[in-house]
Amino acid sequence: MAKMESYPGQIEKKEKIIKAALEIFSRKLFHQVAMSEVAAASGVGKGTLYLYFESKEALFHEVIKYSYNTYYESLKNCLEAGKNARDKLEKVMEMQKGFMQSQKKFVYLLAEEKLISSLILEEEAFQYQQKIIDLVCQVIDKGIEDGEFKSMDPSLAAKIFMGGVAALWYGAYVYEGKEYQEQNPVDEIMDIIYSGFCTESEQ
Amino acid sequence: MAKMESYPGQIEKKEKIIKAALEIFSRKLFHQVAMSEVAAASGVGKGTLYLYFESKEALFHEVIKYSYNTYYESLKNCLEAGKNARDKLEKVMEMQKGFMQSQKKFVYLLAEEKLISSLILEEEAFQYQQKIIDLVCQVIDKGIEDGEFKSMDPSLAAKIFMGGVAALWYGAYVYEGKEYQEQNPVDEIMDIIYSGFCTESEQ
Amino acid sequence: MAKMESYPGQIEKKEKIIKAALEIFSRKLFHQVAMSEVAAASGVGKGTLYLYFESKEALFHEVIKYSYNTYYESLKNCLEAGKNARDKLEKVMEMQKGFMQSQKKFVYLLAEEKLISSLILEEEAFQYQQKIIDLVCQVIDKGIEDGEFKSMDPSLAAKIFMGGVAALWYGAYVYEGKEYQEQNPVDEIMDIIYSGFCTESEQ
Amino acid sequence: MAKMESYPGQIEKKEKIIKAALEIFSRKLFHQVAMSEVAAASGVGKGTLYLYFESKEALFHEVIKYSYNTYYESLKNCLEAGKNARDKLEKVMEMQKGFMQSQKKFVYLLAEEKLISSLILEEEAFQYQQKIIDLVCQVIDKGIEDGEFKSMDPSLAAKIFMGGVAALWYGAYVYEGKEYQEQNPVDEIMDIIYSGFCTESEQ
DNA sequence: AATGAATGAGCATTCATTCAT
DNA sequence: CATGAATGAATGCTCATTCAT
Repeated sequence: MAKMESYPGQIEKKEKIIKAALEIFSRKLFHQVAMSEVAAASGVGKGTLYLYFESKEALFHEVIKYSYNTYYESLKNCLEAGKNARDKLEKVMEMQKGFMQSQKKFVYLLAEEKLISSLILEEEAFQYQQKIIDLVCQVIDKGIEDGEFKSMDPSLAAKIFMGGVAALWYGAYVYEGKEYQEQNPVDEIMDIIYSGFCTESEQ
Repeated sequence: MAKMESYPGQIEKKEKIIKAALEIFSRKLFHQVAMSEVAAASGVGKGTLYLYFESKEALFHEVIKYSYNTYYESLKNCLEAGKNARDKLEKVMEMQKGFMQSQKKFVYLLAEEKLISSLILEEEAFQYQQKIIDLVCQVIDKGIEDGEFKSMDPSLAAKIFMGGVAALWYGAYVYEGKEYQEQNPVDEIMDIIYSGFCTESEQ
Repeated sequence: MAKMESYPGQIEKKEKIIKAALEIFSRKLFHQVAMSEVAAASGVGKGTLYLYFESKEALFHEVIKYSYNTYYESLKNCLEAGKNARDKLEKVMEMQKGFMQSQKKFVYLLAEEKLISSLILEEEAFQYQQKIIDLVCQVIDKGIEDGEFKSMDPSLAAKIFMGGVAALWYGAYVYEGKEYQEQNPVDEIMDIIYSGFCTESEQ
Repeated sequence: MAKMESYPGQIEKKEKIIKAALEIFSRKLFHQVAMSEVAAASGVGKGTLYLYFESKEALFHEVIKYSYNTYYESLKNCLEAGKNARDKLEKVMEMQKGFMQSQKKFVYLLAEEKLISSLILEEEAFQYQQKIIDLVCQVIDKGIEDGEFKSMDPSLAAKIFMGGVAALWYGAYVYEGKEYQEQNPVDEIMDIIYSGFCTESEQ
């Protein structure tokens, strides 16, 4: 850990490797990715990988971390940019739509990562997810405080929101090209989430 | 020629294998599972596996199919049992809560399956997902017709609902034991989905 | 050995298996032939093979024996049919030409058999070869006695004759269809063997 | 991509492997040889084999090629060394006698190679054989031109000669130690081939 | 006697990791 | 620091053989 601290200019090499690895890990399962492939794609020798990462699993671990951070930053930007709670959530939806198209890799990684509990310390994965939910949670909380949202468990709402949205773009990804996805209009989705399923009269 | 005939009267053995495999594939990644392990867990010889399944991938494929069917049946039962649309959806939520606890394996499988598009014909995977969404979609459609739900795109709503719900139990699974999950009270969740995020006054 | 003596009507089954096996062993290497394949081709169950033959190697052994005998009989017929020594040898050549076309399998078997010294007792293989050479040897010996052939080591001559002839049809087989083989005119070949390479004047 | 580059300066290792493999392939059938055995005999790791050869079949293929080349060179040397046609052929006979004793492996390989048409491109095998026959053919042709040999089809004569000779040493090998082989006196054999079977008076 | 479902030993091949250069 | 040749553990799959029916 403390070993490979930070020769300037070495950080870039490490990042170069991570980026190349991300690209590859995103298209294949962990066990289908060969270290030699990562080395080739990074433009370094196979042995070099082991100067920067203790093992294949460690490399994968760092790729996950990197992806989470990237995602987290995007999310934060969205939430900061929005004028009010609803606007913030809408921006998140838009972001994910784009994210899924440009960074589909991430989707894969997240899905697989969930499976590799022996690779990435569960604790850590938990914290990443938690951080993401927390961010949304705060926004919702604020929305409630401001009277924009009704009173509800903000954590629950955050999960439902993120899950619902994820389902839309996840599906859109998986069956990529097969159909619609454009027909997932943010307005309509937002309306469903915002005012719920019930008829107004029933409220 | 007709090598993989599925010996008559041996269906139980085939199912026995599938069930043992499900158990194992759910705890590890595809490539971490050894056929010898599946054989041992099934109580059959290694060679026997190949009497019933052409290859490891074929076995995995059948496990997925089996899981989808199991899930599909559960879902259908829930939706048939419910008195009205809202009740049906609530039953689905309850079911998933239980499903996630008894059949967590399925969660894993689905996640991985998405990644192994070369293993399970994409087309087929698409159809399974579609069938599930369709089932929920029909219920929501009926709900709209009956004036129970407001007018909205039922397919969109179905995806949001399933995604939101999935996020809840998915999370609950992944961080298993770590916390709450009991704190995901169906009532509260249903309320959020049912009447949305917004304050009533805003409607 | 003495175990499976001879139920009438069982001999045919044994022979049926040997013939089917011959056909298959002739087209593939020993290890590429599956017992199940032999069983299917023989029209018997896999287990049945083991009632008649102790093992795959034993079966192969018997196939070799059968082939040698078939060949030996053909050879004997030729040699008996010929009017004089030269005529007898010519008949052998004709026979082999035909043999090679109809029974190419035998060629394969002989070649492989040489390699499987652990399968067929060397001693036995030696005796088969010896019997064949002896047959030719006797004819040559008689030819010498009758003044038809010059005085020479009949065994040596037999080997040269059989080898030379074998080379012709062996090649013809291996490159089958690729070229000539018809251009191997018995007359011409016989002339070379009969009067040798040298110019007459040199004699 | 260019995976099988044949590392520079590693040609010796490649040859070392080929030689060890030759030794082993000569004593057993292709399918009885384990790659681990070849590795052990070569003094390299199992994985290393695959750095130099794409597969077991590819290795076998190269062993055959190597053997043919070795044989071909020996043959060429004999033919170049002889003073005249007859002398050249005698030298070939001597060579094969020795070859068979020191390189008996080759015999095995050739026999098996004929059987594995799927392993070594038939076309290639054909060319090797052809090259060998051609070499002898040329010598015979020259012998005819020079009036040393009578007028005859040189290709036919070459095949008969090579076949006859092969039969002598082939047999000698197979029943190795069992008897004679010394009794195959070059002079006597040559006499038979040279002046043929017939009595001089008959000419 | 005849069968064929079940078995497990056996083997080719891959790939993460090391270490000599 | 960087490399990539060498390694051997690990695993999917085949097939001769057995044995319960």
